[in-house]
Amino acid sequence: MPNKQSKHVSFDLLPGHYIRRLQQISVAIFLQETEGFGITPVQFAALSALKEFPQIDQKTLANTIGLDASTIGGVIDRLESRDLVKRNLSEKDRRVHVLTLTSEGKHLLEDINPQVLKAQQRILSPLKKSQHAALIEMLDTLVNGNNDASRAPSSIKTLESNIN
Amino acid sequence: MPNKQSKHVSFDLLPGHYIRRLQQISVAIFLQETEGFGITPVQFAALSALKEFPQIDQKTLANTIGLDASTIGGVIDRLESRDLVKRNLSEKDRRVHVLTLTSEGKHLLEDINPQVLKAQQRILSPLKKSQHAALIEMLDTLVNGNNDASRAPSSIKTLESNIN
DNA sequence: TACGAATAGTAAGTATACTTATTAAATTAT
DNA sequence: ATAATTTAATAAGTATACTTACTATTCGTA
Repeated sequence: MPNKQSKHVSFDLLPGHYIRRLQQISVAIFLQETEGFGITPVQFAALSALKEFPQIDQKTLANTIGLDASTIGGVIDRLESRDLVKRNLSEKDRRVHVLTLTSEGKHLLEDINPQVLKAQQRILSPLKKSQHAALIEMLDTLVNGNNDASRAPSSIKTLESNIN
Repeated sequence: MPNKQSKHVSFDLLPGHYIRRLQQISVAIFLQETEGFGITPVQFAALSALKEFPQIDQKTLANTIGLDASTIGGVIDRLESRDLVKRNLSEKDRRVHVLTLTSEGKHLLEDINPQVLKAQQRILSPLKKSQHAALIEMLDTLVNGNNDASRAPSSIKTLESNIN
């Protein structure tokens, strides 16, 4: 007969705690490896998404990288003030701000790319190489499986369609 | 011959992006399941650590739950204003603020526990039951293996010493 | 076509989470 | 024992990340 009484599990063994700690570590490593570029992980995601999907609006960008509509504004502010991104009013719909990657933005993406990859390798480095794919797949399952829980990107593409 | 040219990998397939998204989702699910308690994941971790290690100071608590010394102050402020925690000057060392869990704090921990466990289950629910342990172990490896990269808890205990 | 609903973006408020700088107290070294 | 160093906590500044509320514009419909 299973024990219905909910036992106290030490907080530091809960998935949520590991996830929070791993996010802190992931950001720290990203910032270390890309030092000098002055770019945050979110800003990198915004620039990358803008390269992949040029001329999208703020709302679409927010959905693409998994950000709240109210958060993306500040991110774009900071990128715009550094001339990495331009923000223009759409003529079709004057509510919409169309975003464009500047050539500075494009160059920064080129230059920072090796460092970003180095950071990703460093994050995974405590695992055996053979475990990397399994981890990524589980993370993908967790993120896409809990799509509804957060401001999830509407999953423009699936892992399978891109990994191959 | 391996390709030395660093290729551009789509940002949304990078571990860092998954980790950031998973942290957003994890927090959202925690807040949904514990709605009404008005407690954040970090506040829950602080209360839990204080229950496990009573009478510790802010610095030790920060290390235990993996927070910066400058971040813990605000967390304690909010818990103190709700009478969940008390902050007292140590008599041995007047720089130190000794923290105590109040009975309200203890009761809240008791009451919130089933909801926290439910949240953790929900986070993992997209995975097969058989994958849960593997994920936790990989997260543990990543967090502890990258100990130096962040304000890591000095790993008071290891996974092995507690899971059994 | 006018009016109510929906949408894009912003603003204000809260909560992590970091950095650097400062203050006060304790420890170490000379 | 005094000076220099270290340490605990706070403060100010920046950047996610959320909520709710608001403005402006567009869309749907009666």
